[in-house]
Amino acid sequence: MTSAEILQQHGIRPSLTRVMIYDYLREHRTHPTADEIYTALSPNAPTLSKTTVYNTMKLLSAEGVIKTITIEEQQARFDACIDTHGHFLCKDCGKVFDFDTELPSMKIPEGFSPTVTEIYCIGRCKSCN
Amino acid sequence: MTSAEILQQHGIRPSLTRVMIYDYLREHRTHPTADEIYTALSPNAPTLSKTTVYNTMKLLSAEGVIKTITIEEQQARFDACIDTHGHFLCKDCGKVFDFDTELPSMKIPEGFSPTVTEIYCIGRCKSCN
DNA sequence: TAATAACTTTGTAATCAATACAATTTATAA
DNA sequence: TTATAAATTGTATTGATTACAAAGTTATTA
Repeated sequence: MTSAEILQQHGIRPSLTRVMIYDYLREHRTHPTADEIYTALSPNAPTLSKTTVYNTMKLLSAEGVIKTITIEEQQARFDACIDTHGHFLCKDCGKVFDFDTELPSMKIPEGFSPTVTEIYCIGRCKSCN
Repeated sequence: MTSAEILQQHGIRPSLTRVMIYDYLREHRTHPTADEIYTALSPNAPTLSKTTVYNTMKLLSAEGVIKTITIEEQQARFDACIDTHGHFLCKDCGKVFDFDTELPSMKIPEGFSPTVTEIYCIGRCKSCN
C-alpha cells in the first residue's frame, strides 16, 4: 500500500510533504531522529522546515501510523513499522535494533485501556561486544 | 535492607545526600522526575543542588540500583523498584502506574547482551476513563 | 471563476530538561 | 595535620522540542 493511502486511511490528508516524510521513514528502518529525517530530506526539499518534521511525526504518532521510541535518550526516534517487535538500544554505539518478541501476558488493571505497548532492552550490540 | 546497605552492595559510597535521595525514591512509588525529587527534598535539605539529584540518578541508574523510565516524555522518571514489572502512562493525567507482567520470550539476536528490559503501555487510566 | 474558509508549512523565538565545568566542601589516607 | 580523592554545588550552556504568528496552499461555496 502506498504511503498516501495509509495516511488517508488514518484520516490524514496526504500532502506532498507528509508523504515524503512518511516515505522516508518507511524506507529507512534505522529509527531516525527528527533531525536525521530533516537532514536527509533537506537537499531535495530545500524549503522543508524542521518544525514540519516535528509536526508530522507528532501527527502520525498520535494517529497510530508510526511509533515514537524513547529509550533513555533526550531525542525521540521514530519507526514506521507498527507491528509487534522489540527495540534494542546499544549503549555503546547508540544504534537501535529491532528484534522479534511476543507480547507478554500483562495484567493491566481493570479500567485501564492501553493503546500502545512497547518492549525494549538496553545493552551492548554484537559489533560492540 | 537499608538504603545505605544497598548502595554499598553496588559499590556506591552511601553519602548522606545519596541515601536521602534513594530513600525518597524507595518511599515514594510515584515515579517522580528529578525535579520532583529536588522540590520534595529541598525544604529539609536547603543546600541540595538539582545537579546533585541528576548526578545521583545517573549513578544509581548506571549501577542498576534504580530504573530510569522514559515514555514519550522529555523528562525522565525514576523507579526504585527494579523487579520485573510494567509501566502504564496515562496520556490524559500523565501519571505512571505499575502493573504486573511476565517477561515475554524475546528473540534477542546472537551476540547481543541486554542489561535492562522495559515494558510499558500508553493509554488512559481508570480515573480518566 | 472568484471569494472565502480551512488546512499546511515555515521561521523565529522561547522553553526547559539535562549536562559541562570549575569552585567549594567533605571525606579518606598518609 | 597535611595531602589526596571524592562528592556537592551553582552557574552557564546545550540542544531537543514547542509556541506562535505569518505565509503559503488546498478545498469549498457562491
